[in-house]
Amino acid sequence: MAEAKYRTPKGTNDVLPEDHQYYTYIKKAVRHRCRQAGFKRIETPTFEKREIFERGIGEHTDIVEKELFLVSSHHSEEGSEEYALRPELTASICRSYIEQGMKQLPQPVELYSIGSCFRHDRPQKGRYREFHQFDLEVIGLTDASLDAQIIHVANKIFADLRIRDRLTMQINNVGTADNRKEYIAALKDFFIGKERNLPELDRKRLDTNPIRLLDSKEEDTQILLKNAPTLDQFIDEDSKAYHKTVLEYLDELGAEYVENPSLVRGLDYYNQTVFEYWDIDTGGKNAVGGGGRYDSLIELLGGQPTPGLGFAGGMERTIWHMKQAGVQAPHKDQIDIFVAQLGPKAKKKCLSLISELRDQGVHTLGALGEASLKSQMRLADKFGAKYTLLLGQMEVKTGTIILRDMALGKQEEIKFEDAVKKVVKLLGPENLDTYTLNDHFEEK
RNA sequence: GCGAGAUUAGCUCAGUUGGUUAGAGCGUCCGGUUGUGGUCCGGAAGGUCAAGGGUUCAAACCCCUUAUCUCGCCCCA
Repeated sequence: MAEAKYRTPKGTNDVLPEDHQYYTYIKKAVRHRCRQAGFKRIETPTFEKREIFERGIGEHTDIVEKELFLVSSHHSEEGSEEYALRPELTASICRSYIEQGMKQLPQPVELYSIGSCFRHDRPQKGRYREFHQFDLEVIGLTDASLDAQIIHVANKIFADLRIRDRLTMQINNVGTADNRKEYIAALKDFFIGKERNLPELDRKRLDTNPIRLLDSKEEDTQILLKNAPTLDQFIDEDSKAYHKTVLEYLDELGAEYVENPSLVRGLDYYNQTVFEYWDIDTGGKNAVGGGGRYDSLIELLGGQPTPGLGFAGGMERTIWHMKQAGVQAPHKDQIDIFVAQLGPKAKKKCLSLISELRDQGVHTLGALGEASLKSQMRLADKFGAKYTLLLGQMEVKTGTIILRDMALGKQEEIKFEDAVKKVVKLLGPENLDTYTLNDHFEEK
């Protein structure tokens, strides 16, 4: 600590090898389920014109009002801070849909993306200034079956990661923008003359984001709300029918959900279906994922009116749940062979031996320093090598090498030329880490 | 952005009512007679006690400021 002059910026973390395995595993699960469902991967810039977020997400949302990471391009004297680091992925993908003319593609366009997002918030557990999301978008078509399907894919991903049973999927329909406008007006009317009974925080909310009062934790507010108009009363028949159909489709798919009439989301662009994945114990705090329909977003960003639907999951929060559930992320970082060496001639021969082993797909590590054999063996043990190949001056002379089984503690002397073949056979070809053309093209 | 609590070795933590050279376990490195790991034994390295200022003869310990982390609030991934 004292040595460390620099640290990670506030709210950011180094992802060390151990944790990185979780990220890789989650990405794998996401890719797998997305490909099955016909989604294609997209990557957009990490920053965009700030208006894209301001208009898309909503100027009076917390995300925009106080959490946007503005990028100041101080090299140009004017127009600095015209960009912002993305606080989520949806707005960027919609921008891309418009810019790249994806309306020419068969609709709906189904895309997924994995990447880091940024929010200038006070850090806490599961809340960081740089965090990672996996994100699915279905753009260009409205149909209740699409809503059900994207939820189903999200369910599958969480199930694959073995945390689905730690979560509940809360679902609601928030109607159309007009529905909500009317409702907000009615809600404000209702509270006229009652402001004095509201806690200060909620009095503010009445101005800025009245719909948020619904899930206020203040007891006084909740008592007042008992007689207040509910969103439900303002949702039009079409939306209600749509919601009913979504639920029917979810039932058909065997997807579990919890109907939550007070679920609203913090981003302005949502309409109709909204859903969130909550911790089964702690509820709405630190949602692991969420999404919904955004039929006006593309138009807001300057495109033709085009419906859309999305889901985003938080990687760090997913990892937290995996750890809580005791889920291990499998990895392929194990060391198969450790090569120990004594003497300059042996060392030289080891270089090509190591290289050859690696080319054959054997995870090989060598101690090429001048350490004692004891130290080298200790290293082999610490790295968990299955076998150690030992080449000393005597073996160089006789053209042999010692092969030691670390678990059994037994060793034998074999011909140097046979070493690679022998090791490959012992490990079994199915355990070798070789490239095939398919793997080569696989995204990382 | 608001409120509260923390910060001592790479990690997890001791450190008495302020009193000489700051402690443990784990980890790391090196050894325990010729070239062999895990266990065991021995040794070493590693700290301006988060940073800066103040009080005091004397500060890891008391006070102030800042930074970071954690927990609430707000909000969300």
